[in-house]
Amino acid sequence: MSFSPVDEQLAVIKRGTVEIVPEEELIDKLKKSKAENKPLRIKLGVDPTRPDLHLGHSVILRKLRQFQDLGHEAILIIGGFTAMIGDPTGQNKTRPPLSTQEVNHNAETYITQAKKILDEQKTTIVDNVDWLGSMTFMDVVKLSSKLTVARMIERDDFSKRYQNQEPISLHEFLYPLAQGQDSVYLKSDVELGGTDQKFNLLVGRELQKSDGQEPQVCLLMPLLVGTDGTMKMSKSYDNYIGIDEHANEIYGKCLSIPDELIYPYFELVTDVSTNELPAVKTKIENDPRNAKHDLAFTVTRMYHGKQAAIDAKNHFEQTIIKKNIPDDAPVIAFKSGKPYRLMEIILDAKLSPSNGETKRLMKQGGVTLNDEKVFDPNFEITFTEHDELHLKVGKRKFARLISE
RNA sequence: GGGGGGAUACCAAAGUGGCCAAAUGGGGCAGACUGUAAAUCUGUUGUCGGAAGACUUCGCAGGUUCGAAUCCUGCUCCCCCCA
Repeated sequence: MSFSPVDEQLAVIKRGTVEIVPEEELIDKLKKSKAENKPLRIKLGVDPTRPDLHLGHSVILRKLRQFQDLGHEAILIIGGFTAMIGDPTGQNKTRPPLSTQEVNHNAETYITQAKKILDEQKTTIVDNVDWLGSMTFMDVVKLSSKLTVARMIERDDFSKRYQNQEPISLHEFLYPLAQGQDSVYLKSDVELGGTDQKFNLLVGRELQKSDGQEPQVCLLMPLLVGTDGTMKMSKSYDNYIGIDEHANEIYGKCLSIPDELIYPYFELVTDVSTNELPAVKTKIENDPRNAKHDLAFTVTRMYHGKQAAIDAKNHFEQTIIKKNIPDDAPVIAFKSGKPYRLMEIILDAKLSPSNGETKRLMKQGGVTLNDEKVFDPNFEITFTEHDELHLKVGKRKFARLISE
């Protein structure tokens, strides 16, 4: 395999990247790699704590994929061991440690999903239980002598928690050491991480240096802002777009992001080529509505294929813009000639979690039957034969009521 | 080991015997509007009930009282200070 010129590689690598520490070392490594025709070892460590991958995770996985496409070696570490410690980064709480079974199960689902982004053939997957798990207490003591307490508590997440009188468990200090040890073991050339991972990645450099290795370059990617437009994408903030979600959901959720996020999303989570990005930028300025639809289409296509993306687009236009009932709305059958209470129908069909909620929705005009708003909680329907009524509850819940 | 502080709904945070299903903010949801599930504005936000009302909820378990998120006892968990 022959590598692309260094400056071309660098352009791809720098797409969306926040910081490369230090950039000169990366250039040197790339030059050497090309000269010796030897791929760089790119490390990405993930903790299988939450098995559902979303676009936030995809940012870094895509970066790893880009390295693969450039001919480098991708090493995906499933942090079986570190998951049991729990990364304290950005946390305001100690993470609950996971059991081995949970970790194994999560790891499996994680890998399945990650393969949607990575080049499966070229990915080396390892589990750090294999080397961290066999370390002795003495090994750990020696390792921990390499970092000072002052160094640890100056970290934002720890100092904040400390100031807010929230607990910090001692084992959380060990996390960066464990992660750094991974780099030593794997002799990584580059480690990928989110900006919040800077500290952890730098520890890797230090440990490699003290082991006599050439230290890794740290490549930091931005944290993807979630659909709410303020916080980083995370399942716990419920502002995420999962890569396993239904095409309609992905499409719709992409449209719900604030306009400022359209470009960052294109840059960070789509496969739109780097030299097309300037054109995308222009389109966003001139026609944000359609640019956002392009984004939604592209992301949906990436995970579900072109046809599903076309369908999702149609679905969106039908249901949200034209407010029509979608074709795939659930169909519920009733007997004709007998009265049914609408509120019960809604509850049975799980279109609303409780009658209280249904009443609230009705009061606010959120329940419509054949485009007529229903305000009366006692509303009853008596079907005639071969009747079909279109029920809409809230913005996005539909049912087709038919009678026999 | 000693001393002090704290635990309230999805989250943050008021409330210190009845007016508390519990202020306020965030989030969520809905309506209007629109270029979209953007933005903005408005409304809404325990369960059951058509309603009146009933029931469950303020860390856990008991108790006092006509009546407790609020008082008492025990327990669990957390934080700080001193050693």
